[in-house]
Amino acid sequence: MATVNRPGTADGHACGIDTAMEVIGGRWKVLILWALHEYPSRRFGELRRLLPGITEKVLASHLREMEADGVVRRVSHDEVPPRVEYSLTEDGTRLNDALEPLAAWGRDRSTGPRLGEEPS
Amino acid sequence: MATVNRPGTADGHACGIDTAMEVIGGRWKVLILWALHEYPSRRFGELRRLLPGITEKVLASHLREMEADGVVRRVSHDEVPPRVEYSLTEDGTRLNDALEPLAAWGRDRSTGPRLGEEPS
DNA sequence: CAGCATCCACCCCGATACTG
DNA sequence: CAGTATCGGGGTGGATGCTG
Repeated sequence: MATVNRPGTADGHACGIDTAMEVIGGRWKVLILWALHEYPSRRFGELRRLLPGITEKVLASHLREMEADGVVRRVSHDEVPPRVEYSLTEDGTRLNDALEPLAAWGRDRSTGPRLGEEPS
Repeated sequence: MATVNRPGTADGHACGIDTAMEVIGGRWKVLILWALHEYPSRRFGELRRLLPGITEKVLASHLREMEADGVVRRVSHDEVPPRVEYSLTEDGTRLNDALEPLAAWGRDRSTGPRLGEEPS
């Protein structure tokens, strides 16, 4: 958050990429996005289970940041035991969609070998 | 590099996003990509000038990693004084293209305010 | 159940100086 | 010009334990 010293290109147009990179710049954020897209409205514990290896601290802090960034919505039903549901906002959904070509690129490179890329 | 312990979703489909994230996961990599796209075939010093704030060490290491990842091509003409030219590979160009929707998302959020995102 | 508090290790990045 | 060598700081994320 807090728009720290972002790098920029010489001609000043930072092209919006870095804005996006800040929002998804976290070890697990794209996975959280993805999880919330495929399994909408997830509870904390469910997300934790969906993302093997993540710790509660990190999951919590990432969720808070993503909420602050307006890509995740947090709904707390106050009951006992407590229940909180997380889902994507419209903006978060759009972000996730914008991630798809990147995912496709990644899939490509995993499955298909490089196509005549290596030089002599 | 070297495919360290990547996180994954519970159902195992890591959706390729993380593959891409590893390649662009560096403070300046997307900017390098962008610079090489707009100003193809750049020399080391030119790139440094194009990216105000980057240090030689970081530029060099990022360039080496991106070359190893097959997104940047390095051509060394051996003359004196030395001359080296960097450009995008096909894969790098595709990666850059795949980044465009993300850039658009970022631009959107900068210009337009949030559109009815905030809940009650 | 849904977190927070604390401590810490690691790694990335930046600054500076030097080399072929 | 095009890098490499070395050192150091900062921030992220991981482990563990506790709370409403």
